[in-house]
Amino acid sequence: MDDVDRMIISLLQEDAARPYAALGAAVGLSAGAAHERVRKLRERGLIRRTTVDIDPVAAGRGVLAYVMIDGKTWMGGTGEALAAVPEIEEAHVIAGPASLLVKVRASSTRELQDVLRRVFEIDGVTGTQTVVVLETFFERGVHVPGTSSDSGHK
Amino acid sequence: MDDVDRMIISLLQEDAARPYAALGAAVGLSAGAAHERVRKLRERGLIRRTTVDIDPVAAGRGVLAYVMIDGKTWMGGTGEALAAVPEIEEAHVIAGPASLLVKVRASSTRELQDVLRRVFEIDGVTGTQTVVVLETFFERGVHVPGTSSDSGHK
DNA sequence: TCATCCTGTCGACGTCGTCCATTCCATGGA
DNA sequence: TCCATGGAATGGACGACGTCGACAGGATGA
Repeated sequence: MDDVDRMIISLLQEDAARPYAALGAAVGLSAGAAHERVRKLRERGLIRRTTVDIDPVAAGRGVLAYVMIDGKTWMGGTGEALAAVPEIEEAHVIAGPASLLVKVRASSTRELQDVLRRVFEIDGVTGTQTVVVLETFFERGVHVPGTSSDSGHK
Repeated sequence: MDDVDRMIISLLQEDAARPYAALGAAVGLSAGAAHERVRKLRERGLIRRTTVDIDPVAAGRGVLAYVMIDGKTWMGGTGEALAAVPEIEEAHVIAGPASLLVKVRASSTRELQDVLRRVFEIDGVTGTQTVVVLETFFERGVHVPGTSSDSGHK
């Protein structure tokens, strides 16, 4: 995991369809060497997969909200129950004012309400607190430490 | 934007490196037709770009937190000031107990503390409230309405 | 000094993306 | 009903690209 690997990841985050020849040229390597680097990054699990970035608004998911969920006892199936709701994009266990935090993307406030109803139907849920997003400044990929403009922290 | 387009998006979200021939076969189309569909989805802005999914833990970003930020006056440059902090992955204006909500990924709690310090240095910030994530159930892409397991809501 | 391993370069083959002409189907007008 | 029009899919041909193998260079350790 050196600087070249970090540059490769950064470049692939921008455009994963880039030809290996161009990718190699950008980091001072041949196409074959770039290919080998990427193969190993996949092997190590650093690169999970290549995917497409979808515009939520164009896809009809213009309403974004974060929902903090209170509950008493979490049974094993809570994660699966949340995953069964397609509008829920992320689900985390948190330390703080609530027990869970989920990210919800809905097509309307009406649908958001419906998602909340489905969340309430999950065993153990006693309450929710919803934070509606008015405007999104940016949403970007994971930043890999060591890539440009880092203050040198470890 | 029909069912075929939705299936294509769903398939590409799983694996964008899939050959057009395979993609077409999966939705009952030829390679050329699949290519044309994808081209138009890009043209319409529905597919923003193809990128790689990075494992945050493997990348040395094992600590995830959401930070709610309080402030009085937001000048135009607030979004840029937040974007300048590479550890901040998302930044939103919210309606609720605070003014802004940002998603932070750090390598350690020590670095998280440093990120909070940098947030405080931004003009107008008067306070923060941090929610640390203990465990992540899942993080997935935008779900496109109409794709499988939808209860038929609009 | 030599052996070994890792990593990169180069080249060749096969696959895949890309483009174009053609055909098919749905739609609307006279 | 017939014809005109536009959108979309098919199939094929060309060229670019991914993929793999053999070989070379450099670093490490005995």
